[in-house]
Amino acid sequence: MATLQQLLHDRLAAAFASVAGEPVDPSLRRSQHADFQADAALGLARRLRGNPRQIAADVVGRTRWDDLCAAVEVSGPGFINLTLADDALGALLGAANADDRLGVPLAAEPETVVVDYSAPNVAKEMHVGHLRSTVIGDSVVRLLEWLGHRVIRANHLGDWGTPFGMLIEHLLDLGGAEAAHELSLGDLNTFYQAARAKFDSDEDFKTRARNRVVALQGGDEQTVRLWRLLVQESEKYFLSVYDRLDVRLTGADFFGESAYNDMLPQVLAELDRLGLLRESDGARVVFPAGFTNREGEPLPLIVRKRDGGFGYPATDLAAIRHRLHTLHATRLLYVVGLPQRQHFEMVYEVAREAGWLRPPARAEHVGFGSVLGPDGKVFRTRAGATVKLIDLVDEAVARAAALIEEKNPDLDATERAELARTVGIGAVKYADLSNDRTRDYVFDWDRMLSLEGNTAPYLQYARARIESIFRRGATAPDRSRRTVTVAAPAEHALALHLLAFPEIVAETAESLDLHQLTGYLFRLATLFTSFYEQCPVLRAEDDVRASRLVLCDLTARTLARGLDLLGIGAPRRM
RNA sequence: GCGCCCGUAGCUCAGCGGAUAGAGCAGGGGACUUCUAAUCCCAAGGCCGCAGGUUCGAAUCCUGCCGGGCGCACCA
Repeated sequence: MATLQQLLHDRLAAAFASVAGEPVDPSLRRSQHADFQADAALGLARRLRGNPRQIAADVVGRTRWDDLCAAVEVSGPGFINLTLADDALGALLGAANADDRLGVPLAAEPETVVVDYSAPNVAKEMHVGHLRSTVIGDSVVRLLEWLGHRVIRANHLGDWGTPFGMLIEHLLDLGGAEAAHELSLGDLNTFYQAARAKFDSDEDFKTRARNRVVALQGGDEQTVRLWRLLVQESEKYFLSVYDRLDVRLTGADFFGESAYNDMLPQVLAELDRLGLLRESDGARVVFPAGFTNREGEPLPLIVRKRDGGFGYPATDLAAIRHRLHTLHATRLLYVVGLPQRQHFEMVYEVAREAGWLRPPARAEHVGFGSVLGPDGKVFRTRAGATVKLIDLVDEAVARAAALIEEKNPDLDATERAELARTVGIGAVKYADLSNDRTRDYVFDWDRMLSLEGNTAPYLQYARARIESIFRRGATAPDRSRRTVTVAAPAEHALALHLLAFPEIVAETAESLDLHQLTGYLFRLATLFTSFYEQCPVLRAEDDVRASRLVLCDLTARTLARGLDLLGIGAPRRM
């Protein structure tokens, strides 16, 4: 099923090609002066040594338009303005109505995509820093899965490294039962900080911790058992947070750093065999091309530390190799904060130099900025501590509950509680996703939970109002209806926007800029409410009523689908 | 010092080669006996950090400044 934009594009491209004698990108875009505009005549004018207006006129005259457009005019210095015919919009809406996927095609060539995201650390609390990675990663996963790709969720759990010496010793000090209790309560900060404090102040403890790391790395049975306990309890806790956040990560998605331990020596050996490995200050490193340090000298990626241990660069190399060679992924996504950009660029470069990362496979750092508090600094509690992710979720739900109580006291307690969850969590996720990923954003409860403006509740409310129309009319959506009458300006504008959904989804899947999708949905909701104010649905008659019901249904489905791709629920009543 | 990101309306942000730069919030003015007013409509609000350059055309691309954030070998 061709999209509206494709139909226009193809026809314009053919007309331009026949005028220019070569392929031309018609440069088609939405316009303020008409529904669409094509700007290619301006750029073509010099090459053809012609007048841009004349070229545009030739293009327009070269093909028929009346089946798609109500008006096609040359305007200004040579823009081609296209106004869609209501009949054409109606027919396309009819096709979308009959399609479960709202006109969005499955990927022609499904890929295997690994999405690396969330990545909390064992025995450490999840905090706002994990919010963006988790929320953005979850949306990326939903989007790519819906498009038919094979998506592997890789939760790169921090479950290995030197801190485990002190954590295990602290666990022993506490006793297994008490430790498990503390951890299962999600009181990870207390646990970690207590261990840290002893490590810093108690020489004896420090020595035990160091020995314990050696025992762990050596595979000492008792130590490994204790380590597993820590990992298991933490995973349980993380899963409860994911559940509260309504995120799709499961226990099967934990791919901890330790999972790559056995591969590290192989990675080292292979890099050596490929001649990429260098000895530097006792460490075994690779110098990827194009990176320099403070002094302008080549910057190394340390594969094996001077002390013989492997650090996170080694793990990342093992992971990228595994994802390419064993999982056969062609798209590797790393949803990790922007400060780690250079590190990942270095890992990718090494992977390219080693011949592991080759087209069509590519790796993308899906970087993101920080969450800031009202003061413009990194978001913290008033006391200056990092904000626990679970506390954030709880507060969002509590605030949403208060709001719902105030706005709609008629709902019964059960529905209200469920709604508070959907609205509260949706607000937090949407506030995150609606900002440009690469920029910092200011966390503001009042704004994200407002029913006005570009917020989740506003979109959810639009959806709920539509459902209310069907309830009030005691009628169900007619998905078999293939023709829709479009007449009023508000209907025309809404129709045009509904038909742009496939393009937006495709662009978002490519750029992974989720705010493109949120912007689209917000615009859809405003166009709908405008239509809602101007065009009575249930009181209209026959064909108009039926057509408007299809517009309502398509809008509701698009909103619900779009929100679902963002990991946000769309209640039928609120 | 080098590298990456960012300076757009009072505030929070879109736009990243095309016509008069758009939203939302806040502030101003209107609209509810009518499908959820948790809404809508109207008006107002801008040396797009500064200076050059490329282009038929620059907020958008290039260069240089100014201002802010982050990163730059054995913590992840």
